[in-house]
Amino acid sequence: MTKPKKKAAAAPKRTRQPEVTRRNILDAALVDFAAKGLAGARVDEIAKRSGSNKRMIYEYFGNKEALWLIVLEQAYERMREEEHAIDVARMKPADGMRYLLEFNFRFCSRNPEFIALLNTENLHKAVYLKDSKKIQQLYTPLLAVIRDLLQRGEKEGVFRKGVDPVQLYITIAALGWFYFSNVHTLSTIFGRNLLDPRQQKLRLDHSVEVLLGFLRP
Amino acid sequence: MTKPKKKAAAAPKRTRQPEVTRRNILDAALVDFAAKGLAGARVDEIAKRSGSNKRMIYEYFGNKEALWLIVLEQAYERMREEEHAIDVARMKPADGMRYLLEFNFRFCSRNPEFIALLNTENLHKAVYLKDSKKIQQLYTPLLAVIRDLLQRGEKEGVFRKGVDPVQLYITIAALGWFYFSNVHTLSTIFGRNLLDPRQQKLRLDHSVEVLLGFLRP
Amino acid sequence: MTKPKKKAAAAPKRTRQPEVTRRNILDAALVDFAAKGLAGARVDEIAKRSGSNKRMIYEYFGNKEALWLIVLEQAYERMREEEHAIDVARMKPADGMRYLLEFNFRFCSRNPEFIALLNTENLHKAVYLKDSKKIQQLYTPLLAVIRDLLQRGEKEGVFRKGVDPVQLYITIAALGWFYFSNVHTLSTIFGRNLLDPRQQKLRLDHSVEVLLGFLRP
Amino acid sequence: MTKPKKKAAAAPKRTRQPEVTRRNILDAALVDFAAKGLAGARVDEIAKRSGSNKRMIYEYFGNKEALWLIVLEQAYERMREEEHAIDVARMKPADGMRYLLEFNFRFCSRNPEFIALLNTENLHKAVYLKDSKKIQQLYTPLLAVIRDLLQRGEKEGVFRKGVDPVQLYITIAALGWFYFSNVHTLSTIFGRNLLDPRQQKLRLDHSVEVLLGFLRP
DNA sequence: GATGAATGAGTGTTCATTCAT
DNA sequence: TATGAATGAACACTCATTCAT
Repeated sequence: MTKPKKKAAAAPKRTRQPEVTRRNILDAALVDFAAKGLAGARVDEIAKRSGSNKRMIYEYFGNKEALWLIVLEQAYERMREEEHAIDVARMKPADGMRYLLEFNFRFCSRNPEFIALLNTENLHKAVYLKDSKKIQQLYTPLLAVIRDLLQRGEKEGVFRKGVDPVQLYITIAALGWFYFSNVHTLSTIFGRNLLDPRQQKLRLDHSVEVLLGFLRP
Repeated sequence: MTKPKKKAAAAPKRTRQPEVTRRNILDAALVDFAAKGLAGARVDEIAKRSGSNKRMIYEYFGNKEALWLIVLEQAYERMREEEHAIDVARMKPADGMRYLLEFNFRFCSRNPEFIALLNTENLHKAVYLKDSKKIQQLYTPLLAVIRDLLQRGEKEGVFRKGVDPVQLYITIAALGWFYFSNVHTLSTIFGRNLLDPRQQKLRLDHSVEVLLGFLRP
Repeated sequence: MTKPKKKAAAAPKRTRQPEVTRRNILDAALVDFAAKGLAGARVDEIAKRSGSNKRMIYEYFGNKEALWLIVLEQAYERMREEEHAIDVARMKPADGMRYLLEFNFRFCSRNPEFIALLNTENLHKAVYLKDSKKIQQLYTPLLAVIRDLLQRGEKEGVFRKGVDPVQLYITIAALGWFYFSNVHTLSTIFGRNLLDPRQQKLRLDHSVEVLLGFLRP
Repeated sequence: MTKPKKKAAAAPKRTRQPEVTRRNILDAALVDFAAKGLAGARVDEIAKRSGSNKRMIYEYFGNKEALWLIVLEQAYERMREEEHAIDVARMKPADGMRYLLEFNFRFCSRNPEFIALLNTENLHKAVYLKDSKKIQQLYTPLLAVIRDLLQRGEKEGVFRKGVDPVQLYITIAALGWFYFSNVHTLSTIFGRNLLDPRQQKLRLDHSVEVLLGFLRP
């Protein structure tokens, strides 16, 4: 008759799996930060969602803002990983450009948390990102790809000359990003649900036309 | 003459000018909401910044969220007013398009609060804007202008055919918006200050080229 | 064309009838104090209900607590006036007793605000009432009536001897008061609506029986 | 060793005893609710009096109104427990009745908080009590006892017939309750301190006489 | 490593009261 | 006399963070 207190037979929750706990916290934090922003997210809720407890958050990450930075960095890394999967080098220039645009567009569509995260970080003037050491080199490979496509396109006479790769990168990103970043206000204003797949298709087709139409010699 | 106990020399602040007080609160709220978002802004700080006091905020606006909506609506209205200032209808099609793009670009540049506001509202899935009655018709005149420019451009043979006005509006907005919306993260990543006027000039020139390059027949 | 400002043709609300305004405030205050107690009632709501404005409350009564005292005094006075209407002196002793009990019972039934007011004042240990100068003499006439009835009843041999008039007064009051004072908790506990007229009839009949049954020699 | 910045010598209060903390909060709440009512009591003061802090009140009870209900329920339960302490079933009918009356009278005398609580709850029309699940059955045993006493008294020929147990319970309660519930206003009006033990004795004796005098056949 | 109780500084909101017109 | 804008202290409630076990 050893006094059973509560839930004697329940699975002992003390997992003692640091990595799992850490991972769960990060996943939960991504959800809440993306949904509510840095100021709006609650440590309590993140702890509950993670299945762990608040103390662990402070054990592993120090405080809320530090957790924010890690979540942000991981989101960037994940995007970079997906981006690396692309092999544009062997495509024809126009196909490569179209592919980059589509990739960006679809990434925005599938990863609204990423957009929410970055918008919030920009609200804070990127003060957290500036402390990050890993971010800076993230865009280098992508820029190299664009530069290569532009050069080949010029040589083949299918692209106009004198296009700046950085500006073009920003344009490619902008065409998809703005749509998804502002999808709720735009949907409200225009009175249609822009998240509807058909609406997305229209937008993507138009974006491709803009990009390739511009690049014509 | 044992006079008042507290703040003997305090400025006699009781201005008794409802409209001024209201205006001051809205101005202060715009600043704080833009800087910190809805969740991050503090009613206390807004009150202090407005030169009035918290009670007045609740007297005039009801609560923080209602204040947010009014600030948001006013920001939209202000943009629309500025936009209307010039008569695009009489311009040549290409000039008109360039003007719309430039206006949008410069408005984003000069009104970072507007961007912050809309990004935050999108974080909240536009739930506040959906309650607004004035917003929907705000964009109707702008779309009419774009439609008119497109038609005239087609007729004159300087624009391609079959361009959708709504998509084009989104593209015009996107080219400037994304740059300023993400200016802090982009500056961090690319290692240059994109708010620098020369950088802005580069971006604007490129954007105009993209727009007009795309519109060529 | 004398600048009309707002509601030019609206009836000029400025009644300039001090007594009416005062009366309205007191009526409104009675309602709110009885419904919410002293702490729960809101000066704002009283002002609105009175059709006047907050400033007038302070003009006429000084502050919330002073208003409370006046409302309380007026409630007592009103009860006293009703009580004076009774002419028990010529009734037979038993009829007189029954009449007093019924009067008290019905007064409690018809004036729940009075009960609410007194209970709240007792919560405050009657600190406000102690400051009142008019209250003390209120019960003298009633006690005289009871004393007279008791004496006549004894002489006629229909009442027992040695009954203390003050105790009997308290008993008479208690039989009706407790029922109505606790009517909501009692209704909840006993699962029946004690405010129902039939239930009130049962209670009154029982109370009369208790009183007269006790007074039997 | 630059150690803690604040409160170096503060007592290490973190007792970490949930049940004790909970108990302390309830005790403190009883005091303040009874003294000031629901609207008048302050969460801050309850927290301070409890030796704990505000956060714990919300952790354990949710909000002020939920705390109110628990305090109310516990007061009811405590009364019932005391009442059960003596076995009335074996007493002679008259002794049993006298005991019930005396118990109620003394309970009111010793527990003015209970009276204050119930009066406040009645001010709120018992909306909180209605949500309670435990209250209804609290009075069943008491009514059974009264019914039993009445029947035995009738059989033995010492009580009158046809007395309703519920009405009699209300009468028993009323005789003591009204006196203590209105003790402050009555003391003010009659100009004597009714809390004085001698005055209480007079009242109790009279009440017993009323009850038993009425019950005579 | 893990848990959940404990804390104090806030955070949105409301209140009684006063002042300018 | 009457109005309603203005004020600051308070109020119920919440939060990020820390401590005891």
